[in-house]
Amino acid sequence: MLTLERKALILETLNSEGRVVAKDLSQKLDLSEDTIRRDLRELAAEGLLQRVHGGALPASKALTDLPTRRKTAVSDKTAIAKVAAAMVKNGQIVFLDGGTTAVAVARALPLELNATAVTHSPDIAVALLDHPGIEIELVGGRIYKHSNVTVGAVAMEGIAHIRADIYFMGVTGVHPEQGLTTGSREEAAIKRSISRQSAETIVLASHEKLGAVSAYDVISLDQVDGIIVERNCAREFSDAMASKGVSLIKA
Amino acid sequence: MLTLERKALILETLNSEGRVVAKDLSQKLDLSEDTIRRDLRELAAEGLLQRVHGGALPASKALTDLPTRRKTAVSDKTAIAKVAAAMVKNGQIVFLDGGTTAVAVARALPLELNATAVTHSPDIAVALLDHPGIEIELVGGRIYKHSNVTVGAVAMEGIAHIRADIYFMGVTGVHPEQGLTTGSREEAAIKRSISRQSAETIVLASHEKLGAVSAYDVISLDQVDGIIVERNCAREFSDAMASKGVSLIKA
DNA sequence: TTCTTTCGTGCAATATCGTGCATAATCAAG
DNA sequence: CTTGATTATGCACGATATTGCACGAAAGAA
Repeated sequence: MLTLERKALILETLNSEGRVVAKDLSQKLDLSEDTIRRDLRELAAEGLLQRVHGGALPASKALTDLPTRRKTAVSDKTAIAKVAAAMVKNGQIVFLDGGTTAVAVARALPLELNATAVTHSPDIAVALLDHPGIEIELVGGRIYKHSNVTVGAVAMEGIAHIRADIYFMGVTGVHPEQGLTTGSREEAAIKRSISRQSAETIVLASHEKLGAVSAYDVISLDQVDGIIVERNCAREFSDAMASKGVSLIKA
Repeated sequence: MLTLERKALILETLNSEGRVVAKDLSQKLDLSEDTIRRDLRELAAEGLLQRVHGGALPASKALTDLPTRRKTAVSDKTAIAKVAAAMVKNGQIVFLDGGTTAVAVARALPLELNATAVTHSPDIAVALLDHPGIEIELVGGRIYKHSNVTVGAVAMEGIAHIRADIYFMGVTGVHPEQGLTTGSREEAAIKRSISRQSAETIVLASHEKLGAVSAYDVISLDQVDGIIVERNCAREFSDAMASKGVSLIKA
């Protein structure tokens, strides 16, 4: 990767996300943090951004309000996203669900990765657009507006013709007794279908999902191959899941 | 291989990929890196590209001005978009293809309208998300990243099962003699297919498209039912089209 | 406070660059 | 066809740029 290209990417990220973190950039670009820091220092010297401890902020202060709010919502999930992204290997076909956590996974995929991403979420497709090594396959169908994913017979049929290596599933509730649940019948059906077509099913469960139960069953706990939770996951929940034979992956 | 030919190839690669790397070029062309570097130096001396350590970038400035360009481009198209949006009646099925003009149409649809929008562009789907009365149907397939629309066999099949009342088609070139053209073979095929499935085909042509010709034919002028152009459309172009029996709709 | 993370600088290893020069290819005129 | 001139190409080598690591300083968090 060319230096100027990298700097342009940093500025672009800064524009779209409102801030950049040195460590994240070094992971994503597969470079040492020293190099990233050098870039940030040089960009700051040119007045193109404002250096802060840990990363950088836009040079102008005008736009900082909205992006920050949005960023905090997402940043809680970046730890889970990074662990998930690291599970994807070159050449694999990965299915990404809808939802903010899955978008975070999409953004966390290393730039040097070559893989195929299948998704029924337009948001995911857009998030992956400028990833050079990812081929994007979009599943068509009627858009379920509440979650912004495609559902219905057309989506089911589209999924039926795809086999993925790994599926990152987002759900509304993860409960030791009730299993995995979500808030819409159609989404539940889609998720079941995707899971059947995938060699591995990994659940992404940010803290507010733990112990929660929603209206519609998705699949039972013994059908998933892993659940990624935040590091500070409640001990009580962790033990309850362990007693069900489900081991959690802590981010 | 001739030197000039090689330089042309380098510039072409630079245009399509946004960058060139000296080592990659030397491997691809089976020449020493020295020769490539010489070429790059000479092209840089002519101002045709920007030399950087490791390769070269386009002569035009950084990517930072791209978002702004994109934004202004959209705002210029609102006049066309409003006229198009006003053509949609309650209960109709409308096909919107990719491109900034189509996004503008999506945004311009009256809030009280109830209709179904079919699209192969994730951008359009997202733009329509908070429109209460629009049912969104997304056509799946492989994402063609340059335009951010789905293409390929899957998309073609998805389109084959839908009949729309009206199709708003975006193109790269509208020419009195050459007809409608676009820059990618796959997109051209998709557009043809959509047009066949739609009762009416309306072309959205912002000023920079008028008189332009791109690489791939889409459909001939007598297959379209209307072309929406900006109000200040050149008289000369308007007359040339009229002599072909095509009447323009001025926004 | 103490501890952890991040920063900045110096330094060594590697990659890339530019120049000079020798060889090979191309071409025009005889 | 041959010859000489011009150009293109590859190689060598010193110069410069980039990167990662080490270590002490500084900033934040507990």
